[in-house]
Amino acid sequence: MNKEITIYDIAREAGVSPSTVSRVMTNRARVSPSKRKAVQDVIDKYQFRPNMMARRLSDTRSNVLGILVADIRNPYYATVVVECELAAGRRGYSVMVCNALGNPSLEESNLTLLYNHRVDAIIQLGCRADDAVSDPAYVEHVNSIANITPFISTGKLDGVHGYCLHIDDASAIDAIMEYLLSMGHRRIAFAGGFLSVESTRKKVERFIYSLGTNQLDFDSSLLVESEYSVDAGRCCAEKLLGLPSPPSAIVAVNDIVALGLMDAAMQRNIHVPQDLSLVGFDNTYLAKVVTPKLTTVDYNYPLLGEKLVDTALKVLNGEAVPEDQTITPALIIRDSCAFPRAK
Amino acid sequence: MNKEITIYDIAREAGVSPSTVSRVMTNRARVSPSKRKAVQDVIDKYQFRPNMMARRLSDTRSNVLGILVADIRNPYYATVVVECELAAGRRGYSVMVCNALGNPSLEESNLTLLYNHRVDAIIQLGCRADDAVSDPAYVEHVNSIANITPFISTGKLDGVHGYCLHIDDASAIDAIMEYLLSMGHRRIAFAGGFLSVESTRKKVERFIYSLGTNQLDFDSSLLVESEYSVDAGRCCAEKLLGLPSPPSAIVAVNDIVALGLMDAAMQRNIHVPQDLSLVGFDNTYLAKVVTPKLTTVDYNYPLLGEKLVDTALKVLNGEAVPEDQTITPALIIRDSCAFPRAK
DNA sequence: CCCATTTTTGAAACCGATTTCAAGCAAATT
DNA sequence: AATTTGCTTGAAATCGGTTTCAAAAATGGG
Repeated sequence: MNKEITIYDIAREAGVSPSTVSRVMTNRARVSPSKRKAVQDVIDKYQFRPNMMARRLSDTRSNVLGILVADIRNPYYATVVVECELAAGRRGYSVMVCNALGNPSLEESNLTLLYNHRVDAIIQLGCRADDAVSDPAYVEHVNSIANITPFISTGKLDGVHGYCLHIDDASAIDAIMEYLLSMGHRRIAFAGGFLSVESTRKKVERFIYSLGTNQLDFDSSLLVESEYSVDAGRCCAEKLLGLPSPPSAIVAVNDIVALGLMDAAMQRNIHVPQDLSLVGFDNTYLAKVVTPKLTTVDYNYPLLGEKLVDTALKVLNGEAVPEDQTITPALIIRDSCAFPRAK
Repeated sequence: MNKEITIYDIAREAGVSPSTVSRVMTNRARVSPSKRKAVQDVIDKYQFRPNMMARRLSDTRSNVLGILVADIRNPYYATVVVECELAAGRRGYSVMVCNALGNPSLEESNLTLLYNHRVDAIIQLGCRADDAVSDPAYVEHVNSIANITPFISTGKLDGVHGYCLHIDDASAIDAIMEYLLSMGHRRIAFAGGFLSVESTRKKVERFIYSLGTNQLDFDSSLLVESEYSVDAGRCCAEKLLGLPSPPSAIVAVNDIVALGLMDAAMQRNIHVPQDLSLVGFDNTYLAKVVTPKLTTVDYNYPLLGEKLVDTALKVLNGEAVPEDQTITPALIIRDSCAFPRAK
């Protein structure tokens, strides 16, 4: 492999100093037209590309945003990541993505990796999907980075000193409950997710609260925790549909779990929506792919990506940003809910 | 924001030289136990994390692999990326992911970004999803990077000097055709994808060839190009199912397109598999989520990720690797194919 | 106990950029 | 023509690590 071409090589060949080459590259200072052209010609000739590692040492910025995401295979996160990437691109920023994959140690090491690469800011999407929240060592680790690098997450971690874009799932739950209740559902279940995950806990809390405000009994057997996968959705279905008195409607923690529920219901010859109403979260493209099309909650992803990146860069530039912001989701009504069958 | 802690700060506080701190960090040279402990204590105390940019300047390795992927929202790519990430992790490598998003200029700039960050190798997954292949400037751009940095892709670009992990879709097509023909299908369509994309072209070429070896007519109206999305699948269905003599089976370029086909068929009250048999590619989790479950082609993703990373690192280390390797896929038979309805 | 050998250590150079500072030079002012 | 002003330019310092090299310290053998 060839030796790397450096700014010194360019300088020598163009008959100028490295400083001048740097000035041409960064365009941050005036250079006489004649030298500028001479330098540019040599740059073009060798397709010279400056070493970012070297640049970053003297420059204070890397123009790279780090994203630590729970699992990129989840279309929800994939969408958010892509929207962040687009939003970053519009501002001349690039993006470096790492996965946590539900593995706390991988999450920590990838967070460190992003920091070690001195990304300008870190966006964290739905990580520590287990009880790590209660681990002070974890919180300390995150803080040691969040204190130095702008840190934005969806969902607030107790004790972590960072910015947060809250998603107002409570209002989404309200809309769902109003919708289901107006159809006449009275036994409604909530399926999937772990209560240790903040976003899930918020949904469940509001769900229970809503039961109360609507004078419905709270039956803890209608609340099942699980992973965030299709198979986990199937497991939830096993538990819920096997109940002596099964629910007539299930709110799933996300579209993926809802798909598992739907599939398992089919297997048992329970028809959606005639026998069972189903609601998901995230409005992934999956929702439109299954039959019946899934009623779900949409988050306005372009806005979400825009806000995450915008906040990250504002914090970086020392502009004032509220520590907590909120995104309001919308219920998208499709075909997976119906009036419950008369008893 | 606090000033960065450096190796010099650690050295001063531990009462040693920066060299010694470096030796403790990298573990590449001997250090007496007493000094090692003194240094480690200070490192722990401050949670010191070395600046990778600085390290990379003197070290020749970054321990980071770059992945340029067509679209991370496609679960096929998401899976491959994650498998690469796992394989890389096992070897002490991290991964930096960028999206091309079907945008040639974004693809080029992200390729440059990865190079500028001096990743140790670049893995390219299904990019230049348009006619960029015929663009000499593009080829030259890729080559200028592939000549310096180990470059591995799935699918070979004409003129690009890099390593390639071929996916033997021809054998998959053979298996599919044998399967469909054995059921009695005679009008078989191929839907989705662009012929300018090498992997798609390979599939289509073998598809046509197989028609020939089996003495079937080649009807060009049974070949429709499209994007790689669910909606594109729906469009394909419009064209194919609206034909005077529609096909009894459709091979889709991937699962996503197959899902679109399935959905559109449902809309038209055409039942899969009774009225229409469907085969996908990629064996994404989507295949098991829809009803009927999709018959599709699996690639052994863990092996795929392993081979990509393994090849990348071998090239990097100057070990001999064949320029071209092959992965053999397997047909996964599920419920989306059946004997065609008698005329 | 002394000399040869091995191990540990720190000073200084280096990686490839940017940036400060002062010198050099041209144009403008008197 | 002499002096001031304003640009352009290059030398050198810097960023935060690693590595070479030689000195210093520790170890071992006779």
